[in-house]
Amino acid sequence: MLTERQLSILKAIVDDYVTNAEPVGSRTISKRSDMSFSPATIRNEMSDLEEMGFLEKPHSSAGRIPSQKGYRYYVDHLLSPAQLSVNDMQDIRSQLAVKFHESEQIIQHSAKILSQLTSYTSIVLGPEVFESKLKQIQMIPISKDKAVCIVVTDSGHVENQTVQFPESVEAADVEKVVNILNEKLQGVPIYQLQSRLSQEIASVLKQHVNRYETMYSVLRDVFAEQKQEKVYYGGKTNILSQPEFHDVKRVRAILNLFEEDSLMSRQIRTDNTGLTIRIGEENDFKPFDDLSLVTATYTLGGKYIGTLGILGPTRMEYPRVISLLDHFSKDMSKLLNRSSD
Amino acid sequence: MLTERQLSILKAIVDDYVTNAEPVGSRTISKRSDMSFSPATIRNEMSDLEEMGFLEKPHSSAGRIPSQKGYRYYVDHLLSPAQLSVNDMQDIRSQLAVKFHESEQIIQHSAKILSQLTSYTSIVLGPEVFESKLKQIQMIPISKDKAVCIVVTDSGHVENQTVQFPESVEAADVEKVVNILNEKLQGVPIYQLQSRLSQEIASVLKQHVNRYETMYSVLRDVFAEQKQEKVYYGGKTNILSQPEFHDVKRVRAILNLFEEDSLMSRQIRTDNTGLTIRIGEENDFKPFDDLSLVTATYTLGGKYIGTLGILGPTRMEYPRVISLLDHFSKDMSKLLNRSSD
DNA sequence: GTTAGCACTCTGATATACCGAGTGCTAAAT
DNA sequence: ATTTAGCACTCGGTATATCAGAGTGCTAAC
Repeated sequence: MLTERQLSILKAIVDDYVTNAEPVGSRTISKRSDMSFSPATIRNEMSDLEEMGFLEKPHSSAGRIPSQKGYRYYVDHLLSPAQLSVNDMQDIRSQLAVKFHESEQIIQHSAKILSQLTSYTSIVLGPEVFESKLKQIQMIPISKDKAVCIVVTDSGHVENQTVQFPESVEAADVEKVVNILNEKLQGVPIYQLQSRLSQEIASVLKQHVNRYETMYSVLRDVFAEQKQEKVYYGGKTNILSQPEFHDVKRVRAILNLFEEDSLMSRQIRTDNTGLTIRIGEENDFKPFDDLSLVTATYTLGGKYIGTLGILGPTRMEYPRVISLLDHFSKDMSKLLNRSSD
Repeated sequence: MLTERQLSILKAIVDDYVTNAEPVGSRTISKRSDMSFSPATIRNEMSDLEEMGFLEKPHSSAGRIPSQKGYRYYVDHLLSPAQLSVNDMQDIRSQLAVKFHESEQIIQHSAKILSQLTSYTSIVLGPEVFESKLKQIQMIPISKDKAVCIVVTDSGHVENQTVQFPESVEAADVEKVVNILNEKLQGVPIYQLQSRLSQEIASVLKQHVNRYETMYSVLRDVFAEQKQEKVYYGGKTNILSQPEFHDVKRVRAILNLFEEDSLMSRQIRTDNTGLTIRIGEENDFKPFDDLSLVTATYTLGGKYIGTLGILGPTRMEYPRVISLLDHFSKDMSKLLNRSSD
């Protein structure tokens, strides 16, 4: 169990290190106005804190820096109640006040806002197309043997794909197929489309349509494409301004990661709604071993839609990021709800 | 006028510097098998070449490196006829052989291939949506007051946007409007949509449709969105492996540039079709002052569609990049032509 | 329990010497 | 008249030594 004084020292060290990115020494802490002990006393306490695993020394005659455990304790027990500046709140509000034509745009823009506000990198997961339901399918011919197949979901999301038919397929048949699909598949979740196609629709098509196999394989391809989920980034390079990224090789590694959407999305996703903080190795992902990730979820009608994430050094401004994300995710949920009824 | 010997020395220096990224000295050149003069002789020639502006010295006791003018001369007069390896050609062919559902995918993928093949960064401009013509407009209702507006072009490109109607607008009216639009605007180039809307369509709508102003403003918004052109990147971080990018600040600057699609597209675009090489300051763009950009255009039915660009250090493997781009742009044009008839 | 004092440790900056690669010039060789 | 060997000179980069500053840990005094 930590004493009152140890708590305040730990907090002071984290706060100082977060802003200055340099090991903090006993004198520095002792000089703070809210600290009324001599450096020597502080040193003793620091030594104890180190023994307990909350602090570590880069080398024997430097100051201390928080360990992962130190950050974790700080986040769990010491966080000053978040004080979002009026300025920030107005900023968020006005940024979100711009009118958007698509919820996709809102989400995309939110990544930018978050990165600007925090000067870390933000990673935002869009709604899972996957879970939304089919509204309508259309085939629009654009040349003799080609058409654009458009899939619209109930959330207003649109996927499209150019398909090619052998000459032998007749326009009338295509139309018939589309009609059947719309009749049978409306309201079906996107992720079920494929299995439904093969189970129910295949046989129906067989009965009513010429060139059944061709149509079937085209459709299967279209549905196979409908799976990916969107990942948006804001301030990809913000993270480079952190002193821990002065090595170009690290830079490259992390930047390349950012191109791997599916990998990132797996990394960002959380099961529980609400706020999650993962510090360093808690991410369970080597490239993030000295990074922290704070995520919040946003909702529509109380249902999970997507995740907002902030990625920064473990030495992160947790209080600010947390309150920012908390506030922002709520504002965003509100906005989405308003624009969708 | 340069002597035969000076030419071969210049060529040797460029070739050497391109591969080793280090100033090359007289001894190094003299040792080459195709060079039969002593270092001293080479030194004299180098000194002359420097005086003429083709070479420069990083400092008095280093070797020489090519100046911008040196590279330019090399590119214009000394390039060994491009020798694309069979390996590369096969690589290109097999990579392009994957079947794509959309020409957009081909283009996107081509950026990846080019960056892999060159280990520089590739920047590819997609077809100008702008120039293609309207095929069809659709409104698909997804809730009481919302609909997805879908714009399909003759090139198979699809843009979509969620729009919101006041409750008072009736479904029948929306349908009527869509019919009018399709009748009047089919075949109209995208960039003309806005003006045609205000000139011809506005009055027609006024006559036939209730709530004319609302519909009009919604449509205006939709058409206003149809302007951007797509920029694809491959190997954004490849450029970081160049020794000239060991400074994180430069890295950030260039990487941030890559996020500014419209800026980049302006920078990459060329008027003339065919191959263009811009070396360093020839780019007329400060951030590219020590980079070279090689571009080629690809076509459909002989008409300009887009641009393939390779961005690397001025110390670039010009012969390889040039022949690669030349070959690739032709292959790609062929592919597009084949898949679009 | 707290703190002053002091020896000790380690980093980072600065100065110095030195090696190697390369040049430019002169004089000899071809 | 070229070409080349020889040599003094220049400069960057590395290695080494030195030093100041910041910090710790311990002991002894308060």
